[in-house]
Amino acid sequence: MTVEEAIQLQLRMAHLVEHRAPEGFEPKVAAGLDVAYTSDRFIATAVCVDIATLDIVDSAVHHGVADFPYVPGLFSFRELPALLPALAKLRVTPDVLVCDGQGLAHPRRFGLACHIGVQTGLPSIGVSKQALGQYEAPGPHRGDWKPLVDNGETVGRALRTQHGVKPVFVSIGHRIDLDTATELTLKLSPRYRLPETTRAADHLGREVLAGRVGVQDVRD
DNA sequence: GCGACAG
DNA sequence: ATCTTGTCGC
Repeated sequence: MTVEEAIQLQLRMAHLVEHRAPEGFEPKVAAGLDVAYTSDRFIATAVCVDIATLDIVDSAVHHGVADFPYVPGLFSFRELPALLPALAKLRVTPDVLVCDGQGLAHPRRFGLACHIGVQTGLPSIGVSKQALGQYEAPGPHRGDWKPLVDNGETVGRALRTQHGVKPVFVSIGHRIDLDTATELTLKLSPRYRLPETTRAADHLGREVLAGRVGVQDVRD
């Protein structure tokens, strides 16, 4: 797929994003997703976490050869082909996906979290370390936030997950609203800046790369 | 035209 | 994302 084709696909698929959670949405299990890279290979990880206890209840990995390069604005086309097979290997079906990147907070309103949400039909959110858009500094306390704005539109929030640390940037992916996404992010981040889901997925990827965890241990 | 640009 | 040394804090 060319860059132009990918952009056209984003513009068409952005209309499919649902900004509301399913009726009676009460997520119990959240899946953290991440992809780690070496020079030519990737390792995608999906880790299911019990939202109430933060216990890891399932995990899966998928590895292969990276083909689509990282192009700003087209991040999902690089990560999605790696992430979907990892997601498919999970035995537990998560209630919500937590992506390491943007959702609606994207130039064409279709970041990774939107893409993977629409593709799978699962509710999803994006929690990123770097903002795409403008924002004012939120208050210094955990839970403080300010709107993340792009082109005069509120596309997410700069959210303080820990007292005095740099905020994270939350946006909806699919089938969820911004308040619920914010609340979930805070539940998943009781101790560190980033959600436990993202931390667990990131950690698993590094362990596999380091050879300390075999792919067979997580059903490669 | 110039710089910035999720991971 | 990955490549890397040192440094600060619990």
